[in-house]
Amino acid sequence: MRTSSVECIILEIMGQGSDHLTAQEIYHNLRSRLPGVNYSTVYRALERLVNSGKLSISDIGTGAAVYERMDGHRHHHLVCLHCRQVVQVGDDEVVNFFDTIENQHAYKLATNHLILFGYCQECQEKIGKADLSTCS
Amino acid sequence: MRTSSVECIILEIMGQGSDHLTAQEIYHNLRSRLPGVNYSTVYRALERLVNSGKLSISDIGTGAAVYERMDGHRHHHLVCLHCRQVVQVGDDEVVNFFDTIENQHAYKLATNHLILFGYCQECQEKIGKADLSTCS
DNA sequence: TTTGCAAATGCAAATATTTGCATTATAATT
DNA sequence: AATTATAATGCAAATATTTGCATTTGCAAA
Repeated sequence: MRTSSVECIILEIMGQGSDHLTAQEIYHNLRSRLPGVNYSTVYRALERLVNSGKLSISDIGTGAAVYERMDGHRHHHLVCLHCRQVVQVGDDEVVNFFDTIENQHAYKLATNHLILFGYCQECQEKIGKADLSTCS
Repeated sequence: MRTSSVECIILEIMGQGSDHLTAQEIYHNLRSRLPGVNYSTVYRALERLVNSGKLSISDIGTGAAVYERMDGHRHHHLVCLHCRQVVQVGDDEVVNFFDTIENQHAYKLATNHLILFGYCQECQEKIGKADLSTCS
């Protein structure tokens, strides 16, 4: 691994977390500073950043994957399949579960950004429980 | 919703669970029975089957998403980022966590097939803990 | 400073997935 | 049985993502 200019600028662009950006958004932003940069270079830099834990990647059901800066405070999300609203879940609600899985399976988990799909309270009431379908 | 021949045949193809098939594998299998069927028809039928809980869809990091038949016994997976081995996790190890999240956030979860990435015991020893990176 | 390896990049093509729109067909209603 | 509304399908194009291969470049060793 070597210092990659693309990686560095991506991290600057993504700031200190909280924003979900698509590869395309990152690409366009990047090109204003590094005009000639190639799409596959961006995807590969993103992959390295995800693998080293500096970014998370998630499919929140919007067609394109979204990336987010990891700032040390792991967090997770609930995504409503009906209204598409995204809610944050603190790591404290997840850490015990992860610990149990790690112990039970002698695994070291790397997932740092869990996405759970479901229905928020409002939408449950709106559509009636009969219609609530399950999903991956 | 109406009985779709494509959906029915897909369910037959996928049997009673346990196999992870890509859209492409399903598509090729399907074409031997329904020669003219279109790729986007397959994707849309798969989407409906996932939404109605008959299939699960997961990205286990192999480039293409994989689908699996849901047979009533929810289960989940651990995927080793190093050797790519996939381990099954019973729903009993997950159900408490899901319940807590549902209560805490007044949510009705629909996710029925959780994928957690990490490192299996063998690979942890093989590569040494220093190199273990985190990932989405 | 030069040399050489491996990582990063660019480019083009392959692959994967989604979407808009026109057409077809199923099932309920008349 | 004919009519109708709407779900399912086909088709083509747009979009998203990955990959192979050639080239460039940063970093470390000589």
